[in-house]
Amino acid sequence: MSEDRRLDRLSSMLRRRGIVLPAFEIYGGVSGLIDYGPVGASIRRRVVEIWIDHWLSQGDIVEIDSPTITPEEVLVASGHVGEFNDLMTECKSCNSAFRADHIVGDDSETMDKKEIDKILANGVICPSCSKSEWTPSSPMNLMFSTRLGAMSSGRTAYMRPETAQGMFMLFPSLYRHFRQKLPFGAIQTGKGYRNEISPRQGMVRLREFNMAELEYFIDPQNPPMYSGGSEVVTLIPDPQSEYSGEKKISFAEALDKNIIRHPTVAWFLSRTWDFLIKVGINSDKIRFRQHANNEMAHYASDCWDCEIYGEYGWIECVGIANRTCHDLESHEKSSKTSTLRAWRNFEEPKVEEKEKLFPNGSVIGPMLRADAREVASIIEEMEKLPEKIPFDLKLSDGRTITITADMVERRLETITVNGEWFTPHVIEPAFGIDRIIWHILDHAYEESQKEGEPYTYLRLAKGVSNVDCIVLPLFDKDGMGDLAKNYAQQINSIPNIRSEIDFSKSIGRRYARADEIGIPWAITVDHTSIEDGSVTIRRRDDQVQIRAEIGDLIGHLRNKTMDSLF
RNA sequence: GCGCCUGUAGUGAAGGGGUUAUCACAAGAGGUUUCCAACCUCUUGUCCCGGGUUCGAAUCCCGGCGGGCGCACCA
Repeated sequence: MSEDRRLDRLSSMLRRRGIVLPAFEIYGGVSGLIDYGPVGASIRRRVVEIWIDHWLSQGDIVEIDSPTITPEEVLVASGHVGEFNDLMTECKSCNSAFRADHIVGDDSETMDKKEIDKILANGVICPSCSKSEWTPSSPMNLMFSTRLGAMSSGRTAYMRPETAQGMFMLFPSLYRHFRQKLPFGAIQTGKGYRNEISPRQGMVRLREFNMAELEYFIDPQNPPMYSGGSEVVTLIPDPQSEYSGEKKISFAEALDKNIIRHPTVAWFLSRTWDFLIKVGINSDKIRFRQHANNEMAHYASDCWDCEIYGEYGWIECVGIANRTCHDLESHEKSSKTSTLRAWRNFEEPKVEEKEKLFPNGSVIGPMLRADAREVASIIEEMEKLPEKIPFDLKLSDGRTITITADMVERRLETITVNGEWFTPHVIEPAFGIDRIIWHILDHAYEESQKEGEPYTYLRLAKGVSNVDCIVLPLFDKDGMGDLAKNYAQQINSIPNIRSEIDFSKSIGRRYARADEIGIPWAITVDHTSIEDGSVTIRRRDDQVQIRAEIGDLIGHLRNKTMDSLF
């Protein structure tokens, strides 16, 4: 089978079998929007469920769910509004696009559109073709905006460009849930939205996409170290570092050599690898690429992309970043709260002895009346004690009051400080679910031959296929059809195990249809089944068939031990 | 967004200013068949959308939308 048109054949199959299709096709379709069809939607859900289970099983991670509509302030604080509103201009001569503020030589990002257009018109030279014919600058807003509330009183909001902000919003609740102890994490899966200028490559660059993100909050002074990560993987370290060039190395060793700069990041790289293998990504087609300093977001300190190889080349499918305290800090600042922090106990409490003045209320009160409150608070907050008493004290309105010895008491105070507040750091693994599903399909799609005819398999990992097994009556007569329905129903009553039934056409064709969409097990009901309740079980991957009692089959399906029958 | 290519049943293709648009596979109904895309009969279903040229447009032209590739963009 020729390789050159494989992408076309795979895409055709995905449409034909209802896995992934262009959305709104009867109205001409919309670029960057896709449907998961009757088969694909189940595959997508199962991949997401495996992802959720993968993280929840760790024990210190919980799931949350927050709105996709996000008020503007949140995304101003996160930096998305600024980043997504860059003015762009294009050279009419060579069609190169540039950030308008950069091309006019202003890095302050304070110029407005009028100023920039004026400078552009005054002969700024295009760096790529040396001419000077610019289009008027226009904002490149990659977020979908909307309004909350009707008419002009509404509040500007955006469809979220990432799910991460939801976890930051819920930090106070998470902190309480975890009994004020770090580390802990929160995951969220759901839709994200970016109004891409030019969506391309099928399901790789979408305008509405499925994301799955984890925010893992840690104490930067005490970063969690986990063991593991011994499998040898492909790493491409920062090309500007001393480790440039592709490396075959384990995560553990890479951490040891400081190629991976943070122990928790190393752990999540390893857990990401585990997940990808679990859902059926080919291990030879995974690599981890470290961002160079100039590629990283300004706040991140160690950033890795997990790239997967497929029909479109190496595609970034997971980003793992140490976002440090950036997000929590900037939300704390913008929202004027002080709830986005964690408490850290000192190993030893710090004990400080300090001389302090205490106001003597029974003297000050009757004497100063209305001024007593202010005077008392000034005295209590004095960092530096006056050298002698009496002394003069200045009030906020400029008057001066003389404080005499009977008005205050000088005492030695012992202050014990048990710990301090700090802003946790956050390690963020962010998964592009659609891109991962694309590569699952790409890697599973196998074009082979059967008796000289082209034959295709989708060798999906167990648990990823839309159903777990298909029940096939050899013929729809002599009660085989009814028996098959009965068995399919019994199988469907097992939690999280699904079966389908197919009566149409010859048995060989039905096996082929099941193979094409990756159903791992085919259960055939034949004449013997009617006599003794046994069925044949065919394994997709090698077409080996065995016979088993329906009761045994159900037990093995429930325990996910089907392979032990063979 | 720009440039080049492109759009015909579910899928892949053929054709094309003039009767009812063709083929294969797939799908549905029935028959046959004791386990791997078999066979027979019947059936369903297509010219991306809009405008123009024309007596007549699915065909030619223009625009839009969608797709592919390249350039640019990708927090």
